[in-house]
Amino acid sequence: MTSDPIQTPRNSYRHGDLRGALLQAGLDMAREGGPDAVVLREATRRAGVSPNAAYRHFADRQALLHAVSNAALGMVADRIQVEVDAVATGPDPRADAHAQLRAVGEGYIAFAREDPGLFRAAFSVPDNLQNANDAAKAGEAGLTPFQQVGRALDALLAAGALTAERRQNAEFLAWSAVHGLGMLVIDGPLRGLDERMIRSATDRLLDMVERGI
Amino acid sequence: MTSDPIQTPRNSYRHGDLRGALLQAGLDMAREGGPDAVVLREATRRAGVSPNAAYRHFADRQALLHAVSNAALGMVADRIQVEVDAVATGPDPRADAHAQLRAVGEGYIAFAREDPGLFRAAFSVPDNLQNANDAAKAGEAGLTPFQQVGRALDALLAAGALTAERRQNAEFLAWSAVHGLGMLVIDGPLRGLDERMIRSATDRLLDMVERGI
DNA sequence: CTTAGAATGTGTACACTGTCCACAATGGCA
DNA sequence: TGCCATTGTGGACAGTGTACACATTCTAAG
Repeated sequence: MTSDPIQTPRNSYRHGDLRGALLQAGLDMAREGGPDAVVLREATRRAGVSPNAAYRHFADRQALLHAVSNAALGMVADRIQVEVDAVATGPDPRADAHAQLRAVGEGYIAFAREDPGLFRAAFSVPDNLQNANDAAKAGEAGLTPFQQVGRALDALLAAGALTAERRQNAEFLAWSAVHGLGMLVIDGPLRGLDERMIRSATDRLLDMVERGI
Repeated sequence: MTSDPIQTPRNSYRHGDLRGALLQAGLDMAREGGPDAVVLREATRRAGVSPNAAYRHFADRQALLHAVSNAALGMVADRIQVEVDAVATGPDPRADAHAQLRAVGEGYIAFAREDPGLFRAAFSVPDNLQNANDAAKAGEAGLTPFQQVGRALDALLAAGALTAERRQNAEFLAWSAVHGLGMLVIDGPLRGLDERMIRSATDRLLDMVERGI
């Protein structure tokens, strides 16, 4: 397969939105091959532009990868939001809060399974707590995945399902569990397990989080 | 720093143990730069041999990386074993079993923190359940990390601290939690947290596993 | 002990990558 | 209108993985 989307040859010297085009190309490449597959030159090729043009918008390959990572995290947030929004709220705020936290986990794992390449790309760039709430990593709702977990935990606290002490830094625990499962499912020992096994593992993992947080 | 270990220029045409030398070089590179830093040509350079010589021992770069990954997993196993062996056994087999499981987690996290590059390399190669017990991934005690978790869980079962039903596939849960924490600590949002924070997160995570498994 | 052939290492070559530098086209603003 | 900051181009270089043909050495069969 050649690298040729329908891409009109561009009639003006300027591209118009090269940065966006490169990012999109990067996302496409990451989707099919993970972080290692995002290649600067190939991105410029897909954008119909010379290799060096990329350097007007990204300091280097790593910077492009970083942008891809951020965008992918935004997609994770969107996928999570789908699950969260689908939660039917009932009369019991406690149950609602639990369901919300589970939904976050479900969305996270769903994204990892549906788009393993993007998932790996999302976490291929070293990060830290300061940047975890960077708006560039947010989904359409304006929240980063990390913040979504936080919201769900806040809801648990508000519903009285969690003491203030346990609430403290609980995102680390929930996040670790779900992130670990995601990694193991896409290219760890759990890879290739059938749907049923993975569903079961996910359910039990979320049980563990609920019970153990 | 140039790439020049004391490496005698080798007087015979044959190397003697080129495969081993390449693997060692790969491990060295992985240690300082993670999986992406393991470069075929550089490995041959360090072994004092021409680039193509590597192909007599590894099908391609990926094969070398795979070998590095396996060896690194063996080191994880060794690090875990140190913690497990350090557990003082008491009169209560139940408490002992719990302590053993915690030790596995502690060792895992310790390795990730002490050797993040090797840790990342260890999990950079797609794997699956069939291979999780491959002897090539085992440490000196002959167990792979995955098997070590299994042993600890078996001990919990034997001590009556876990029902047979809960024991089933419990490695997935424990592994996910610990693996996730490891990843987040070395280059996720938890990166750069101070010693105390990480200790606390580890302790609470292991609490969660004990309680929630 | 010789010698054929299997193992192992070398040399040359190619396509591809990231990135640097000097130059060209363009668009907006004084 | 004309200047100049922005954005894209062209050419170049070092470094990478890997293929192919060739050289050296070890080993085992006669």
